[in-house]
Amino acid sequence: MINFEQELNEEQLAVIKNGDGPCLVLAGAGSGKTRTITYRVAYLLEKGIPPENILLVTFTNRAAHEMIERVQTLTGTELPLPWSGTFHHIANKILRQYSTHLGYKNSFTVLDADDSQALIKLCIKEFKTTDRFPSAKVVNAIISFSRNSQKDIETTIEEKFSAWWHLSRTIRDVYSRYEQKKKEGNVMDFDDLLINLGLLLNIPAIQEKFSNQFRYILVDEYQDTNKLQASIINSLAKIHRNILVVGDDAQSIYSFRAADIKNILNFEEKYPEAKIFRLETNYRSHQEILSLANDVISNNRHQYPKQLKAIKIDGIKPNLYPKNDQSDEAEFIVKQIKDLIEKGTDAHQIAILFRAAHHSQMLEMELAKAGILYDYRGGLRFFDRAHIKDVLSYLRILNNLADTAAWLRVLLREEGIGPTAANKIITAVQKLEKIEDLKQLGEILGGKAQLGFNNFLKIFEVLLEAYIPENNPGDLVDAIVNSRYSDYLATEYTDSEERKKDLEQMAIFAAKHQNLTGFLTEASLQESFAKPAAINLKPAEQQKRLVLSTIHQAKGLEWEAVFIINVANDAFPNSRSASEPNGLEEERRLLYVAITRAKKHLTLTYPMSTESWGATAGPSIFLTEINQDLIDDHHLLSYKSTVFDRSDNEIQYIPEEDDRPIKIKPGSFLRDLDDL
DNA sequence: ACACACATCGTTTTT
DNA sequence: CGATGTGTGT
Repeated sequence: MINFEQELNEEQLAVIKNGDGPCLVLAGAGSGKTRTITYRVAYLLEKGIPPENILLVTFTNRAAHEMIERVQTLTGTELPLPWSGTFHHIANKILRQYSTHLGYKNSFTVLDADDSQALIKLCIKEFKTTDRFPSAKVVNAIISFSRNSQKDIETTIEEKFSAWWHLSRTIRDVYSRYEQKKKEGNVMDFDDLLINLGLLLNIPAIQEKFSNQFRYILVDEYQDTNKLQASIINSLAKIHRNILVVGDDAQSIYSFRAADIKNILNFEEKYPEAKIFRLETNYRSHQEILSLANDVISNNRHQYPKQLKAIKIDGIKPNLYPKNDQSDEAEFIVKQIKDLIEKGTDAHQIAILFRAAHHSQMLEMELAKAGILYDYRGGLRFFDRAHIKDVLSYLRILNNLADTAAWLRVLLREEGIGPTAANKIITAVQKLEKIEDLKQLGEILGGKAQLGFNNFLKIFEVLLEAYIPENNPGDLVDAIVNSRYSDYLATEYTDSEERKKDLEQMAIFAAKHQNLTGFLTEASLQESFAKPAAINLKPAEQQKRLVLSTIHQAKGLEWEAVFIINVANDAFPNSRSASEPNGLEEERRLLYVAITRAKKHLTLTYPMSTESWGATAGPSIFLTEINQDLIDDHHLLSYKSTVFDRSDNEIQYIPEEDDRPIKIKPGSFLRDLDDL
């Protein structure tokens, strides 16, 4: 039995005890949100609710695993929670059983962003009449946003992509063609998973089955759900109406994915009987850090006023350091980290956060020089790396001969095959009776293309031979590794040995799955990522490491010491994002999220100049907004007292404490400095 | 119809 | 600087 009264505070306890019916829990950063959800689930289980009647929706798979683990520890059982995971995972699980109602085969393939784009590219080709046409990436963004926000294509273009307004007709045509192609190929993209679940739930019998089954629904990170997701939840909760959502409007950072903060703000309107709970006690950060966070967010106008109070007082003020350029910044951070580790902080209790994945490049070089190992979150996912996707594509063809995107990928790689020959092959494949007839296809091709196709067959035939019931997906991956594909890797890449190791890892992962479809779906929905260095390690070793992460990926996590780098002009806020409606506020929330990850030490840095394309560097406007009393800014103050030397069309500044002079390109930063 | 060399464009965040 | 598109030559 769990002693809820002792292990939870009053705010949290209220949620656990009175969480029936529609409930909105407004949980500030570090207020024990995860704790509250896990205890609520444990409470329900203790009351005898069967696990399969609980639906737990999280933002990432990682969060789902973490919660299941914590629930298991709490209840002291190995109880699985079969219905926990991301929206996409849950949708996938249901669709694997019922997608035939929508005209799919249950073995449908899930396309990732690249595949969708490749397919859209084909569609664009069919309709494009002018030279200036949005790229496949942009068209994909338009389509995806429109579907997730449940607005039609025209409205989406008008509101968010107005530069293409005159082409909305054609873009709609491209969209229809794309939909058609997906249906023909029995494939779904990420958005289809949600949309099709929505459609499925329009069928009364199915809706009744699931809304009857899910007696309790819990949704984490509700501020980052979109309209579509909210309507799915609403539909699933129709019978029991036990829907408990947890979120923090100040941490809404996914509007680019059509996340709609109105889901939280209008919750009471939608569910008039809703109960509202607030968690306002912060257990994570020292008051000094929280004060800075509160100060930053207070510049936003669209928000619920909040009074987050820290339990921990008497901490250290956050630090702010300007640095010469990005390499100085990186050197400095490495020095600070070595310092912290020497003084006893565990490496895995330190994180370096940044606005965009590529901001970490300098730092990674410095860390490599210093021999410091790190875990990397964000950026390219493991399953998005080129060689991994190649191998997946062969498997996908095996799984679904109509998978156009997979065909394109493997065919275009072969010498002698271009778009035209590839299309010829793909069209012919659709009419194929049995897979063995594939070998005859070469005959319809010209000389060069035929050679290319034969090279493809050398790989694919090895795979076909390995495709027997006794084998699992891992053996199939091995088969490809042992085929001509290895030679290809060797000739194409200098790091082919590394890549082969990646594939071996992939085989191990694949071997955990019973069937091919299951493995392929996991692969496309997995957010598990890693730069090559990190994946060969056992989890225990991984946990010892310093963490590098984008701020988005850092959501929900916490560390003793946090460094936020490149808090600079043209970097943070990101200018494109800031120019969206309310974009600046979202960027500010992003900084808020970053700051509130820190428990004890918080350091912000920025470069004065940068080599990177078109950027000016210097302090971010967010830094000029903050109350200077809240930061330990003596490093900054020393700037003001210095005389600028304007020789050689370059401004030089000799700091009082540092030994290195700082060179600044004439530009905006001077004005900003005066504002400080 | 393709390959290969050269130019140009824009560069966020993720299931 | 890297991915993507254009142009030319085979």
